[in-house]
Amino acid sequence: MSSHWADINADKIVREKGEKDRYTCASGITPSGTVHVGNFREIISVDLVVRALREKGHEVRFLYSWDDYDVFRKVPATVTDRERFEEYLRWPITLVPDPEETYESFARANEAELEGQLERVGITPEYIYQATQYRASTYARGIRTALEKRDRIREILNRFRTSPLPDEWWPVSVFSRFTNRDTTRIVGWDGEWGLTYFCEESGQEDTIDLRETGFAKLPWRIDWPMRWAWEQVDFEPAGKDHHSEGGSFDTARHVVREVFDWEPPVTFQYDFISIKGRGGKMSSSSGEVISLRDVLEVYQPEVLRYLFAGTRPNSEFAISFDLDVIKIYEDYDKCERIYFGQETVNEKRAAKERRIYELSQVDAPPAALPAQIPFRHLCNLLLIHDGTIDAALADMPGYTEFDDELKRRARERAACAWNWVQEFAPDDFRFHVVDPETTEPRSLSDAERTAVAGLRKMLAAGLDDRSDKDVQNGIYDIARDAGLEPKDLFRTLYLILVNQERGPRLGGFLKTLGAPRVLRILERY
RNA sequence: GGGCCGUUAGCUCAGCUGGUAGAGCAGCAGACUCUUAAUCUGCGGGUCGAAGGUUCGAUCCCUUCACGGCUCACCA
Repeated sequence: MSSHWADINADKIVREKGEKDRYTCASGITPSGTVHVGNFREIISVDLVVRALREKGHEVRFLYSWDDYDVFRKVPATVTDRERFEEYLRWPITLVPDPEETYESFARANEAELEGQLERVGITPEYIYQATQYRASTYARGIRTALEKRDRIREILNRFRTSPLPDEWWPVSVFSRFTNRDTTRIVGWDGEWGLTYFCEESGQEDTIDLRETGFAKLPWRIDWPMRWAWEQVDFEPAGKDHHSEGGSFDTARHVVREVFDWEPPVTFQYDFISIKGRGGKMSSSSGEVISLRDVLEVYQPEVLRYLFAGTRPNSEFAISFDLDVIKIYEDYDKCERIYFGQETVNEKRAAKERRIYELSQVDAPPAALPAQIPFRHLCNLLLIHDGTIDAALADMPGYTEFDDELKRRARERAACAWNWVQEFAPDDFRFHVVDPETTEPRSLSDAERTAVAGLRKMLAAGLDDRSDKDVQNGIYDIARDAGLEPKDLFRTLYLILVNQERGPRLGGFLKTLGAPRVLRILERY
């Protein structure tokens, strides 16, 4: 039995909710801007628990709610035509146009972006669009229940408020038929389906039938528990902001029991994640959010999942874009070797790593240990080939025998490596092989020229049947014969080859470059 | 003011349902005629924040306290 947190939570759901034909796990967010990786933690947490439940043989409904009937409160920083968009403030975001004009609405643009990225990491929930639900009057009964239990709801919320809600407070808001805005005031309710509101901008009064128009919407703290009951949600985690006493999850759990007659879902609290090694904030209000797409530029889907599967939800962690990236890829590869029994650790650790590896896969785990291409090595290969992925991979021993899936993964990793090298690697990590056509030769001392001649001689004999170490040692001999300090010769050679004082370990580097290419550079000395 | 979470080797942290603590980095010693945060080998007795309690036995459970962080009470 696995002690992974996803399995523990799956067991907990079954224990607390009893044996059911189907369990409903839910997640969701308001698409009022680019969805950032912080929000991703919630959905992947649910995905992992859903997988655990399914693997235990349970049927699971995995819901993702887009709260696209929420109000457009603030024009996002990324919008250039601000004046035009200020017109839409207080509208439901589902009616606000897409600033890029690609999708039918601002909400849809944000939704489509995330949905596409989620698919890449193997997360395919059933999406529910709350604007569609509300506007189809799906929740008429739920809204009426809230109206009927208005006093009770107010009393629940007041338990946690510093200043109590006024007597004229209603547990519902209305988008005006005349302006689309929620700048309205409820003025009456007929005790059944008729709700009357006053539109403050147009000064008009209007009565709607909850069963026929979708203008009415429950505020968040009531909407959430109403939908728990409607969708019969068994599990939904939430961020720590919601989980404090008096926070929205807490009031929702009271409301769902006392008003909607449903038990609150099993839950856990997940902590926030931060970003290390690059600029950009996590809040959606500033334009500079780090999205799932941004993270996937540097992390393969499996490695990204590994990051979350390997970390307990209630601990904070940072997604790194700095040199940690190399370490994380190495850790992932190690985890993979442990899964395939190629590296031995104690059984307890092995069991844990195996489970993490399974949960990290987008699809089923490979049948056998895939050829691993160390991230750092891949970076060097790409640098040698100026970022040409095909050329870099062709230098990998055995690459031509890879099957299609292996090739696909290798290319994916190479793309991440190249993105990382270009965007985030430290400057001294990068190098550029000199092009003899366009670069003037350096001036050398006599001893250096002798050494270069010696190296040419070695290269002319071919490198293919020499080991990295052998080539490396050859350079020492050359240095000694030329009367140079090896250290100085190394520096000189790097200057000649990559125009920097340092570079990749020379033995392997020369072999990877290939004798002909190196000779073309050395020929001029 | 309420709630939640931390406090474990110099640093970063594992230790998930109690049996007297582990890993990475740093450090030290040795090897490598070198250079990717260089590589290899060896070296880890730290009152597990403090004090009580439960237990045959607690880093892991309970209580209290100290320090640190987050969060709620406006909206989602």
